[in-house]
Amino acid sequence: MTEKLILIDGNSLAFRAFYALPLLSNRAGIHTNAVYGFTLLLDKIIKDEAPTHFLVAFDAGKTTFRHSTFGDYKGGRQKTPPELSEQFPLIRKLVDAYHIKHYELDNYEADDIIGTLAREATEKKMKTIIITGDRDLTQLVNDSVSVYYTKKGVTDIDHYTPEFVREQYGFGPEKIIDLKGLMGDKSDNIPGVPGIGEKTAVKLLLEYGTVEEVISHLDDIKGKKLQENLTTYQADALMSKQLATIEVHAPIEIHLDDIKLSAENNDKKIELFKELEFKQMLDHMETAPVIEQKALELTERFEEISLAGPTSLFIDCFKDNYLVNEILPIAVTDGEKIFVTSSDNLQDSLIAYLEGAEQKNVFDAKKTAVLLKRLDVDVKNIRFDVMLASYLLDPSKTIVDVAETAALHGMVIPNNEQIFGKGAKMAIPETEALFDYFGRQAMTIHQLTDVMKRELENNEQLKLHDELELPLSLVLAGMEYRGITVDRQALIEMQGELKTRIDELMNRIYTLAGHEFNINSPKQLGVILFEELGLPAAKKTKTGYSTAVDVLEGLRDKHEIIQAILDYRQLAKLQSTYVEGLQKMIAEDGKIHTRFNQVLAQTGRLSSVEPNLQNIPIRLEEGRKIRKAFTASQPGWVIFAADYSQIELRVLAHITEDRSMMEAFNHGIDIHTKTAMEVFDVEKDDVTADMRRQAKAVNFGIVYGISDYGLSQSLGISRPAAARFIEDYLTSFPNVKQYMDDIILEAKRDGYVSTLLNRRRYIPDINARNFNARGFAERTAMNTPIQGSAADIIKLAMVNYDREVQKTDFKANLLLQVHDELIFEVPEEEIEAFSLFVKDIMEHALELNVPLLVESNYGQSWYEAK
DNA sequence: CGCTATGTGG
DNA sequence: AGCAATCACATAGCGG
Repeated sequence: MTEKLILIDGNSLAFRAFYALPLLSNRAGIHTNAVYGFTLLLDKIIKDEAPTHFLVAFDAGKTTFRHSTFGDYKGGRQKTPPELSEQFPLIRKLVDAYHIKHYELDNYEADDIIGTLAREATEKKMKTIIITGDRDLTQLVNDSVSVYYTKKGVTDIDHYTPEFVREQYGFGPEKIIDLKGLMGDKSDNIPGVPGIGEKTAVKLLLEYGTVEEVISHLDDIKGKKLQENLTTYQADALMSKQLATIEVHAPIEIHLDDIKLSAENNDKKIELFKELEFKQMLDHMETAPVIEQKALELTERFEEISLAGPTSLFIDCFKDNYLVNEILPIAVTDGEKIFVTSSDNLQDSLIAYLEGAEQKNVFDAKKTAVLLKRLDVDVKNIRFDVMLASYLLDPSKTIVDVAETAALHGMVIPNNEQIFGKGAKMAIPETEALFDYFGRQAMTIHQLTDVMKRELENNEQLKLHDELELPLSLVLAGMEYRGITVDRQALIEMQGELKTRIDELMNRIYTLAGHEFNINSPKQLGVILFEELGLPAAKKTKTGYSTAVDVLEGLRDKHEIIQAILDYRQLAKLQSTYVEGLQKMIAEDGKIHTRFNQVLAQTGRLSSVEPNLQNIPIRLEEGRKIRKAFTASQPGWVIFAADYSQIELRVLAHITEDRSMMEAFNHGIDIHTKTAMEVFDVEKDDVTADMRRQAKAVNFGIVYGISDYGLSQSLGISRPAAARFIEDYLTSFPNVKQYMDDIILEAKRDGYVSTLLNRRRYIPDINARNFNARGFAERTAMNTPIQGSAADIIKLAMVNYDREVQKTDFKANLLLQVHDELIFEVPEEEIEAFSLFVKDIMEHALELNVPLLVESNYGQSWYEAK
């Protein structure tokens, strides 16, 4: 392994961390923000750089050898605030807890310790990274030493390499001391030469090379004042250079061999984090114990696998789409031995196991169930899904593969990309490597299961896994596998009609523009509109003019071409994304099989891919017609859609117990009208259509967590006006205001917010100094319990539906979920009973303080089910 | 292949 | 002062 040394300037980074974070303190009243920032930094460095050697250097005391050269060295510095001073012992304790050495030396600064060790490392050609907040250390940069400077905050970092320095100044790092000699350094009270700043100093050094050379060419210097100053202050320049020079032969008593990092336990860290009340750090630590990897013991005889206890199962396919792609082997383990077999011609004993009562752990139950269905196996008794567990523990951890999830627990195993390659070069490896890989996957799942189950238990999320997400994944597997019938002929007809209209619009646009161009290129369109036609450009994007809808709408009256472009855009979108796009997705069975991603959306919602069937047009009639192509799979059956009415706002009413909001739902009053009544303080009959429209937009904002800016955009009003709206809203619904305040405090206290069924979302930015980041975090904290609880409820309804429908004679099939609605296909003769059945299940999935209301419709196609 | 701009839904 | 502004997915354009 290549060795890598990290040297940290402890004092400088403590200052940085202190000023970068708000003043936090623990219950004992000790301030902790600098310690916290330091922790974030250490974690980041260890994760990003994987060092083998590590030292944190501190300044020893007030005076150093530099003070004997210049008594006023570092004079005029502000006193360290006591809130920071009290944190230094804790920072040393923190460094100890990470099992990292720290060091200080009387009469020397941290810089000199760092310089000396960097020199030792350079001599051994050891790669070295110095991390600091002060620019002083740039002089130490060379081919094996880089200096990282923290920019804003603690973990935003600039990398200084020799090339980088040369790019900045035109000369290498060795001349930084000359630079300081001439220009001085305000923060260290190094005088330099009066009248010389960075610009002049760089110019002089580019010409003469060093301070000494500049002094020996005083007569050649152009500029009278400059020459005069250099002559008068030449001694100061030389002294300043000396002061700025870092000592690389300090008499340190700690050397490279003493600062090796070794794998140690986390006990001291946990203890300290408890004392400091770093809850989020603790969460991450305690939920992420390191797991030792088990050896691979592959067997060719399934009989050797013990089926008495829990087993783990891994099956996968080549590439993402498990509904169609080639199925790869299956691996089963009991935690000791591993059996791997090709998935064609499964032996009877294996099938019996898969369909039997044996308890199985998996990574991605949905994919597992679908792949096995394709092999004609009806898998039973999956009891744990490591992938779902990972998502529930922390939805922000992107789920890639088993390896990535295992890495969260310190296990390093080959990942998908290493085995299969990526992009066009993807390939299935030869059998032995493939079997080994599958064996490792199964064993890793087995090892992760115990740990992650305990983590879920600690979070009180085991029920959420066992009774909601895991059963749901099997319901979704059924939906994906079944698919929804799509009438290709209907799409072809639309395609022809659209083509004619698009061609007409295209020609009209060319005529109005005076020549042909690519209307689909925002770049070309921008040139036409804002240069050739001279229309006023309202908004810019990073790359040029914005031609987005809201911009074009503002120009509608300015030129005929605008309406034509808007119409063209609308139809072109329908044509390419839906009419043509959907046709490409129709499988041989005449159906579209979307896949639902159950572990992506941070709120707990599902998403849908290849194709996305959760964004089929509905708002505009033109687009809505696409839905005519979605039909039932057999004659005499219909499409039946059941949707929750205002589920998010009902959840909000439930959580806040706001009187007037609950009253609206309890008495069936239209919620937007009710909102308008409260916000505008008018009687029901005095609510105008426009007042209701505005109230609706505010409710929309509440549900989706948009900002005042977002609301101002959707209402076409000014931002202050939008902010006032939100304020009025919160005054009208005091409990909502109370909830919003409370949930932000909760996020600050716990580091996360929760839904009704204990789904979690961590809100790391809730204490951010950056206004935007914090604002966004706050809206996330407010919005996630609302949207997430709504997601919980419909998921619960799906699981309950699936369980209950099996006890009935209904032949209906659940086809799709679109966030607040479920789409079924149902034999016409059972519609009436089925409708009541579904309504009952959905409305009583969870009992709230307000009733849940489900509305439903049915018809020949999804279009008619409105 | 990856980024940008755009637009669809809830 | 200026930044950025709900999220997930898909398409087309465009440059490397």
